[in-house]
Amino acid sequence: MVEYELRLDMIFSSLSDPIRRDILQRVSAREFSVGELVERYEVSFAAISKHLKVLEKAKLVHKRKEGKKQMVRLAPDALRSADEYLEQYRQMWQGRYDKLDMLLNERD
Amino acid sequence: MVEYELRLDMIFSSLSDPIRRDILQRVSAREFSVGELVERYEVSFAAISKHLKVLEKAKLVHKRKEGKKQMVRLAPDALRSADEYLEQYRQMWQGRYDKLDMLLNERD
DNA sequence: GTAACATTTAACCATATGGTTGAATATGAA
DNA sequence: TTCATATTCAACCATATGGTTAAATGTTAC
Repeated sequence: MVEYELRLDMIFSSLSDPIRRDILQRVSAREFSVGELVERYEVSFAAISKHLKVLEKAKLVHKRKEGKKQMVRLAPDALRSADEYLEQYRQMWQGRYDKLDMLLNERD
Repeated sequence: MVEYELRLDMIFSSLSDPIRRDILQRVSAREFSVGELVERYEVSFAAISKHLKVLEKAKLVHKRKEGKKQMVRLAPDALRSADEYLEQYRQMWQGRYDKLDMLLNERD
């Protein structure tokens, strides 16, 4: 359970940075090499390499060697834990709409 | 759009701390005074006060004065933006199951 | 007004984070 | 082997974070 908590720490902390969120979005569409990603931001190669290490540690992305390149893609279970965490709160703001639906349907 | 990004930064960063997640859980059930929350953790009053400021800035909780106490509750739209952010990825891991469903149903 | 309670603010500390540059490593090409 | 390419690692820097204690600020009760 502590491990699950740690995992959530890492996932949410990963998501708190705009560059990392942007990387996730890109690699969710297709594989990118580290260099390809670097081109898209105005920070150094090393900075992106660090961001990728953070994402990897949180298991949000996976890296695969291909020759001298490293290909990055969204990890299979990426973001699922975060979503499951939010699940518990989802009904809190959806509940309101359900009640509204009920009220509207009462007219029938 | 930059503002939305900043908001996400703050929300996810808020969620990356276990104490703050725990506070959210508590105040989602009912209102708590700051002091009541402090009792539940082994850190100082000031530390909890800081955590609450972080949560307030991210608009995840709301504080209301009641005499000399400050009552804390989950903010109305709390966590909704985070959930909407994850929405875009949800189909990526749900899609797989939909496809599996289709395959299974093809036997009919 | 003074005391007691509830909370915040200030000053400080250690560690983490996000960035840099430059050297080191690994792979493929010549 | 040597060169070029792709990436990481190391050292460093500034700022942020999460914690502390102690003083300051409301707010109610006497």
